[in-house]
Amino acid sequence: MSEGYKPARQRSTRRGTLGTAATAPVQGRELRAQGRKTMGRLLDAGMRVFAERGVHAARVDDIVRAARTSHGTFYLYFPNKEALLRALAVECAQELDDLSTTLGAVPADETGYAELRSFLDRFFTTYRHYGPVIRAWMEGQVEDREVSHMGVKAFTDIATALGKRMREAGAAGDDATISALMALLERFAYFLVSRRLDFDADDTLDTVATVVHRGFFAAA
Amino acid sequence: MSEGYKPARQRSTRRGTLGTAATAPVQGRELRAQGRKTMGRLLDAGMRVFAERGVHAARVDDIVRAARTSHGTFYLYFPNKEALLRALAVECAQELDDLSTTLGAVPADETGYAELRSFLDRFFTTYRHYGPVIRAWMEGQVEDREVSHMGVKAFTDIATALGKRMREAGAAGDDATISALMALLERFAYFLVSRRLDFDADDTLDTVATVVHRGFFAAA
Amino acid sequence: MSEGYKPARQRSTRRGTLGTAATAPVQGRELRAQGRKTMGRLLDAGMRVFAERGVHAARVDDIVRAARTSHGTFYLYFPNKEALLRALAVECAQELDDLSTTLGAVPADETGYAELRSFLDRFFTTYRHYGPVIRAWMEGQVEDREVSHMGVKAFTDIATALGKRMREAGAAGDDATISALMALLERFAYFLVSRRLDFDADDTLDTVATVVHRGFFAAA
Amino acid sequence: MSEGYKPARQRSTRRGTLGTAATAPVQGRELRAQGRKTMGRLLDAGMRVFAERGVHAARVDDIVRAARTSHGTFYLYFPNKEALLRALAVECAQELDDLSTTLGAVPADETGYAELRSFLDRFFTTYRHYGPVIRAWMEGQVEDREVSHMGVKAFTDIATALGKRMREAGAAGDDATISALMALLERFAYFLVSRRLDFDADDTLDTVATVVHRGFFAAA
DNA sequence: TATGAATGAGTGTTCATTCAT
DNA sequence: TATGAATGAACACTCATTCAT
Repeated sequence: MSEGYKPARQRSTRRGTLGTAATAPVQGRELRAQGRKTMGRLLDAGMRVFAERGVHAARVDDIVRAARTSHGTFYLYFPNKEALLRALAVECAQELDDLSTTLGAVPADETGYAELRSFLDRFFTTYRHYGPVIRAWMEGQVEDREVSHMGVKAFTDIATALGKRMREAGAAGDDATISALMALLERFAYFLVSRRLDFDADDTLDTVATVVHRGFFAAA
Repeated sequence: MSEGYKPARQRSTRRGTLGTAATAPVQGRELRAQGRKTMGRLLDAGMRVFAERGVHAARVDDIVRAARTSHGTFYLYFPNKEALLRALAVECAQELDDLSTTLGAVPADETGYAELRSFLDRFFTTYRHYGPVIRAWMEGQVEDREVSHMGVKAFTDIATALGKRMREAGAAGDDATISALMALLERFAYFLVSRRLDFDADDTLDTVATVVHRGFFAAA
Repeated sequence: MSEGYKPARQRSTRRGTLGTAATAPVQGRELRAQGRKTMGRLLDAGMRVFAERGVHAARVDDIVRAARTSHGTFYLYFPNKEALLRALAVECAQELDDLSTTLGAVPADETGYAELRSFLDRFFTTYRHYGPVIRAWMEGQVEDREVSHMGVKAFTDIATALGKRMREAGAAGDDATISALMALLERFAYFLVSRRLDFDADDTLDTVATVVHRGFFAAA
Repeated sequence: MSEGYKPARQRSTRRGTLGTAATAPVQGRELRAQGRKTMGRLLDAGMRVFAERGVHAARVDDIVRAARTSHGTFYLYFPNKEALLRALAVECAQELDDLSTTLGAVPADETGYAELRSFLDRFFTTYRHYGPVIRAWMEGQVEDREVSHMGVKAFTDIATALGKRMREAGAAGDDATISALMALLERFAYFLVSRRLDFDADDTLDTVATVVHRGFFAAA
């Protein structure tokens, strides 16, 4: 695991795109260089503050302080606090959607193990970046209908991909099993990221991959 | 699994004890019959409101309304909102401590499966009652040092018990594995209780027990 | 004009009734003596501040200061600022409805003049008390649908009563004429109350009554 | 009444003058062609937005959007929002001053009626264009001393002209009577313009002229 | 023991005005 | 001359906690 769960480097490609398209500022006006920079600062600051304080406890004041800007500026880019979460959720959902397509077959042998391990690595990496958003989804803290639905869809997609690979491998792959796996993945990622656990990253990944491979993908 | 995850009946024995001892009202004075009744109503109301709204979103107003009493009365029994959570946490921690002692050996055969299944049943039942408290612990929503620590201890005890039985069964039972199992159990219980999943209870229990037995307790 | 446009004495009868019935506090809970007193203070303060600053420019802060209470208390009695206006509007609408029933026949002779004069006196007195509410209606500053409608109804009732008496007296009493009269009455009352004019009250009333009698009630 | 209360065509002559003289931009410098054009756009936009939203509720943002320019530009031409109102008030006051000189004698016969009717027509036309400014004056929404005074003067001039003609016609023409007439005119114009009334324009004018002629200009 | 009432610090949001380019 | 961006004071409203009876 060369990359591990270290803070994801800014995938500026995505931000660059979504910052102007999916999450355009209030009146839908176009942003120039400076504006895009500020919006980026706000999105990053939002992610950081959400991570530290949690989505619910995060204060607009915390966010603008973290972004080294003012209240007024915040509302220049987002109509309200929820909208910032929404913007981040859009990014995250896209990332998870991409992720769900990357899972190859997971046979019982070593190659299956490797495939799974690599997938888990990617999942944890995404979680390290978008953890607060994913948690908000999981913990039912998202009021916004649309945003909530995006979360359901993103997770359903991953669950579907995992289920398909389970059944290919001869395992049951029923809904309850898949849910249990999703539960394990999401919460374990949270443990890792919140540093409740401070295991060696590579070893931990080995262990989890082993357990999941054996418990969820073994033929009935 | 005759009982399933249905609402646990009030284990009033515990409440009676804790109401006067561990979570004595503000002035530390002994409670008479009426006082004990009011305190019970507040604890029950707290649990209900925490379950409905979540610990964070729960308002003192919601709680006193649910307990059919007044703000003034609430603060006669608890110095602040946190203290109510603490009182419930004490109950919950005790319940989980009890639980951790009930796990027998989990061999690879059918008897191990049965033991595990029965343990999971008990765990989910406890979760159905104390879910909000456990979630508050897990989701890092507990500010209070002491309360937070109680959660850690309760979960460590269960983890230790599980780890011991894993190693007895010849499995690795290392910390990462145990954490993954705890993650699975807690979050899956949350899914169940919050009705994000609506599977048949018995079947679900079978499935999870199977997965866990195979994935976590199998000899290396 | 014995009574004149002096500050209306508190018609506490009405307040007593409406304070608890039509304009019940937030959760609809019953008010005790102290609560009713506070609500009364808020309603009076609201009226005063609306009069001084205008409905739009009135700050909750001004109102609670005038009522010698706190922000929190205000929101204990009204869900928002608009609701205070609504409560006052209910009172005012009732007063105007009553007023509209008190206009007797207005023949061409002295008795008609006296009837009209007495009605105008009552109208100006009401305006002195509820001026801000009436202005808010007239100046289209009321966002609330329902409140706005109450204003329309109250004024339509008065207009209808006036029109009926005009036609009885042999005057046209068409809609445009009635509207012109309502315009005159409302704005002139505003002039009087806002002390843009500082005429002798009795003389002024004589003059207006004469003009209206001659201009609007004379046979075609 | 050939013209009625339809939107007044831009009397650009006036605008041209005032744009450079009375309401010079912040720095007091002369405006070139482009500058005059921008200022004109701002004045027109101001009038439009004031009419739509009301002076109080009008936002600088609305105005610059309507003028298809930017915040920065606005403050290049006006030191603050109030100054825009002031500039419009200067135009309006001039218009009303002109108006006050156009009222000829109003005898009791048909010619007096015609004179009055024609004057009312002109007044309502002016109101259609400058209604928001006049309302701001009337409703005491103007903070600025000087602007407020301009309003008083403009209305006093008209009132004086009306009073003079009343007395010539043998009517009392005292201050209270004149005020009542001004009240009627202003508010009725507002009703008309704000489309609270939607009468046929010509008929309405006939009616009001009749009422006013009979009520205010008849010999005592 | 109980309660309705009161409080005020804290939070999200708006908008006139200023700044940098 | 023009503009997009930034600012922060002001305001409505919430809610844990305290008070008076």
